[in-house]
Amino acid sequence: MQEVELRKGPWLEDEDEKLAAVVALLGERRWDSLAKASGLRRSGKSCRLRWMNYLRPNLKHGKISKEEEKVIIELHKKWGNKWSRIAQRLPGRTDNEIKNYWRSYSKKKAVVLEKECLSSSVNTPCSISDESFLIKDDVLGLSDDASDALEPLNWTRSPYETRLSEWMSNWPPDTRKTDKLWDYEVYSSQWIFDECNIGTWDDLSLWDGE
DNA sequence: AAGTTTTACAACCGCAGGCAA
DNA sequence: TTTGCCTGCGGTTGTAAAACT
Repeated sequence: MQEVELRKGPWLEDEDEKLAAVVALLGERRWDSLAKASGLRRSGKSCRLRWMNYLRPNLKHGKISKEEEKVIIELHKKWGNKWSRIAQRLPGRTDNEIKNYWRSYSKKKAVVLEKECLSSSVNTPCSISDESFLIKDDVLGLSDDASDALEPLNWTRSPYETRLSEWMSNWPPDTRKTDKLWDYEVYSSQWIFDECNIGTWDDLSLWDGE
């Protein structure tokens, strides 16, 4: 029998609707079977990803808040690139979202930090004290077993509603940096934190102008 | 105003682990 | 014990939109 060629690329609205309907019917499992049953020319893997990262109820879209930012930074320092684990601590956020956030924002801020550190290194470089900026484990929900999960918040809006209202109303401020002299890849954020003895991004009040 | 560069994020890919047959 | 399928994870890519020159 001839294999149906699978579609790739961005999802269409009617595909989303079909997928949501089939997931409601069959549940979040057996994605290959589910993909076939839906009539979508998508792989099970693609269906799962679309559902988990975009269509799933209770997902929070839009800008990462200051509090979420703090949690991401602290947990990344603890666990490294364990995005799914970090995502468990941020109800409504997906691992993909956090991963993307880290990549874009950390690089951007690393550049700013690097400049600040170098420019002030003659005297007392980035002399921000340490512990007062660190988030305590109990705040992060890390009191004992790191594997315990937080209860998700009750987000009741539909994915489309959430996306349109939150996402569009929360466009990030202009934080663009275009200085090509700095090599984004070389100066990782962790290196900056370590070198400057800084707890979190907030320490430098970089976003106060928002 | 047009062309170029950068950013943000959705989506894909490959791999590893779990599990049932 | 082995094998194959399914799922989840982390890295990477593609691209539309925004910002810049």
